[in-house]
Amino acid sequence: MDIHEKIAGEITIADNPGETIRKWREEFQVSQLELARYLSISPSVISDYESGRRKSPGVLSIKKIVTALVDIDQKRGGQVIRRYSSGMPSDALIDISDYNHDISLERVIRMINGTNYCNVGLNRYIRGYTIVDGIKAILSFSYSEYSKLYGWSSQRIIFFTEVKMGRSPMIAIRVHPLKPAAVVYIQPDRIDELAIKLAEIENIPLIVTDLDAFSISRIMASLK
Amino acid sequence: MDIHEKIAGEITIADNPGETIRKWREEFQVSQLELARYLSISPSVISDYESGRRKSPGVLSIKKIVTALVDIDQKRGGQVIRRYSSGMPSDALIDISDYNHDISLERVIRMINGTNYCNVGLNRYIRGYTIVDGIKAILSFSYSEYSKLYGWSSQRIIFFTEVKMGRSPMIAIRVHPLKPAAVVYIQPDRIDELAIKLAEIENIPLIVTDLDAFSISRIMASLK
DNA sequence: TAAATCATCCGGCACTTGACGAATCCCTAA
DNA sequence: TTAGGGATTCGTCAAGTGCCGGATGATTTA
Repeated sequence: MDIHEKIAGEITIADNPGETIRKWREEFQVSQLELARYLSISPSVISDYESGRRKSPGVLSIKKIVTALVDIDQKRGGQVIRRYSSGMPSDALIDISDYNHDISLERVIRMINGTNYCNVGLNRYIRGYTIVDGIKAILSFSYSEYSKLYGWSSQRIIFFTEVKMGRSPMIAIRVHPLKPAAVVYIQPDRIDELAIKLAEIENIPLIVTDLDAFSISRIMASLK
Repeated sequence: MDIHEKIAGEITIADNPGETIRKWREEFQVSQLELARYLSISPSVISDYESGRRKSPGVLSIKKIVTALVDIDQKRGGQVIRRYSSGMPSDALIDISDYNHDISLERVIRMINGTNYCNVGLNRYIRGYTIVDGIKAILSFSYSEYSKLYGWSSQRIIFFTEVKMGRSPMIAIRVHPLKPAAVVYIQPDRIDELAIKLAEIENIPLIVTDLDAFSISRIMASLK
């Protein structure tokens, strides 16, 4: 969801649009003066809006104001915006690629020397893979960025590194609308019961491997 | 996120608000005539809006139209709405309610005898609360059901019971698009570093209380 | 103490919205 | 083929937006 639309929606539906404009202006820490200057209009106009002198401002006015607030924030470094949609750092994403044909999951498991930990059938096919640093991902991805883990097909296998108990990655998957065809933990410390339970609920094989991320990246790429 | 705000936001920010109004009216399968009758205005008015004769309709007009569309849908059984906000509660959901006024977070924290665990400002307001069993929720909720946690306002405080390290609930929040105004752990075993870090990234106060879920339910209800 | 900054209030004016109703057109079901 | 639902276009006009500039006041900063 775009931040502009979110703010505009709140203003439009509010019982008192003016007060809501003010709320957001203050949230962005922009003075009436600064906002007015940015829009090349008189500060009194802003005050009139916020005080409610205009009961039903037009959508163009709202759009201008919202856009200006977001723009100003961005020029300052995007302090406020980032809370709603953070930038995409990609050192969390180690490798991602798609195949243009199906690959048997069982074959992949054999190649990476994996062990299945839960009671879910392995007779399925994948069309892509993602290798991701579990901790960095959870720390740096915003909601929408999780979708990027899925590339072109959600019919894929996701590898997680830096796994402690193995709960976090499965919870992320549980809560997210897109589900992978299989999950692999790369050299985890241990496997928690809840992780296995979640995998079974989602009907996703939970696999563990002793190989390192780099080797796996090479193996998976070789399957193209 | 309220569906009214979502639609209104889209209309307000769109390059062509009229077309966007039309898109939603058609999405709701309401004819111009029906909409006009519901609002006791002439159908030509709707057409004028949609055709773009009015380039910057006022927020009141938008609000009326959006509200009418949602109302009409609801009277028909809420076919369309349900696609955006669906889900069944279960025994995981202990209590949920909304206020029709802002309540200071600091006041709530005082009343539940809470301690803030992370470096995030407490100067904010809430409009509702949710008390949920952390383990049961993660085991029984499907993706869309997580939205149910947010009731009518995402500007709310969420209480989790059955917390071990406190990582899982924060991860669920991190991965989900809707974010609460504050999170409270009810009698957690302990608080993991990662949980605090995540709370700080999301700019969500992470609070701990020693009271039990039942007492909290009573206290929060008393604030109405 | 003077000078900015920040915000409010208000009279005024050009222009637009918000709404009407009548005319017109395209379908489709009786 | 005729009626009616659905949609569009347009002339019209009261009411309201959008914006100005100037006056006023409260705080902060020089």
